[in-house]
Amino acid sequence: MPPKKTTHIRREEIVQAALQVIGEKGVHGLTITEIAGRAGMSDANIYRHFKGKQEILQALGDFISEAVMGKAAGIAAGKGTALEKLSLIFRSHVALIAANPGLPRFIFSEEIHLGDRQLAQTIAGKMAGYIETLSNVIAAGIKTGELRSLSPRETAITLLGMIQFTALRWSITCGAFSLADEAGRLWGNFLLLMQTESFPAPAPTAINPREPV
Amino acid sequence: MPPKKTTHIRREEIVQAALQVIGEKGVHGLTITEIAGRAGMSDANIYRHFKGKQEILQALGDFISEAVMGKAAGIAAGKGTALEKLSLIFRSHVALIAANPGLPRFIFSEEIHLGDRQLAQTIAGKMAGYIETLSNVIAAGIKTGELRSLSPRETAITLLGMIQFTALRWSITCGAFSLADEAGRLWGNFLLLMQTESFPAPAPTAINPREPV
DNA sequence: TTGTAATGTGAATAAGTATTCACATGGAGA
DNA sequence: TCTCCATGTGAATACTTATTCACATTACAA
Repeated sequence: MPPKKTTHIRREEIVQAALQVIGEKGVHGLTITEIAGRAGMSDANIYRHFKGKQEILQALGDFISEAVMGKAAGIAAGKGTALEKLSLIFRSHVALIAANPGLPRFIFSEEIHLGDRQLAQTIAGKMAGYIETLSNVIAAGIKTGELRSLSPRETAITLLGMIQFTALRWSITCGAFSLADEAGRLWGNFLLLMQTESFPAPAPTAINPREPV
Repeated sequence: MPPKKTTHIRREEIVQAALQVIGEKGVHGLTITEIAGRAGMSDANIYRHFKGKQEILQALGDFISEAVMGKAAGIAAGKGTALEKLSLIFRSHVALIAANPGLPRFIFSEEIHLGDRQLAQTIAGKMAGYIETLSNVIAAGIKTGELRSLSPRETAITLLGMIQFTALRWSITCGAFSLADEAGRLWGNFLLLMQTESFPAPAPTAINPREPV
């Protein structure tokens, strides 16, 4: 009865459905039945396009990694000062999380960490690449005098930690506060921490005046 | 055949066994059979001391909250400069995680976030209290001139984010790096970020020269 | 038009897990 | 010593979930 689609399209639909399910019910609530219902197909049909649940998680891991870290790499490679790039990466990441609550859930999930060693290593690798990307931007900012003389790698980790911890609190409180507002406050303070005092910079409150989502 | 114990002792044994199981197999691998095996009793006996699995998770949440945040509150209320207190809280937290890998797993776990609304709120509340405790120490440090003039709450969140993100990377890489070393590097850099430049302070590398665990 | 391979489905299957139950036993107090 | 109740257990029970299978049906190529 339902129209047929190529397996390429079906795979995308299934991955998106899985991401939505995780956003609402967590990785724990990510059952084949739930995915199939969300994607509008039968349970059995899932197995026409994926070998099993594990493969869906791998595809989802690739998608998420690409969405977050690919974006950051693009910004880092583009035009602008180090501070502009960092601000943009930060806001993009937060906006992505706000739009896809399943994203931090997936990253935090131990079902991923422990369930599939290969997937865990893939994600860890992408994460390391993300840290490296940020480190390079920070190092460049230090060179130009925009940023204080601090350790690029550790500062990058601190920045990402800020995002992750906020996502965690947002997740555990079921979205009880505005992610964008909280991120804006954190960014303003982090600017104070990072910036050289002599360098001319916009007022912290003007950096992120509106909701990114 | 096995000796009988009071339910008070059994409850503690069960909670500790659960924490160990989570450390090794995650919250996902936390089955009644696994807990019972670890605690040296039959599955059915678990139900003599806890109403169900949910109640075990609640008790575990209380234990973890008390271990982490109680310790921090004690340090904050004690003697010492703001920086000394912050350093001590930071190191204690990291040491606790290193000794109990189940701790971050539990906090990150969506089974907790989504599975039991009341437990999630309890943890969120304790977390807010932790942030407040740190904020007060930081505010005091700013007053004495130890710390730069930054936002206490956001700085506290940044500090905790540093710990959480490091715990996450440590967890996802299955302990591929030394948690204490990494924490030491992060703390050294964070000192540079926080400290007033004029204030006399020990060299960053001397702050955390040895493994806390 | 017609054959065929990809796509789709409802109904089993198999495995794991929380929980309950009928029955045993140890130990503290009468 | 004897009784009683908290503590302890193996064996069911009920439920969820991933996966498979035999059987349609659609779309496309010849």
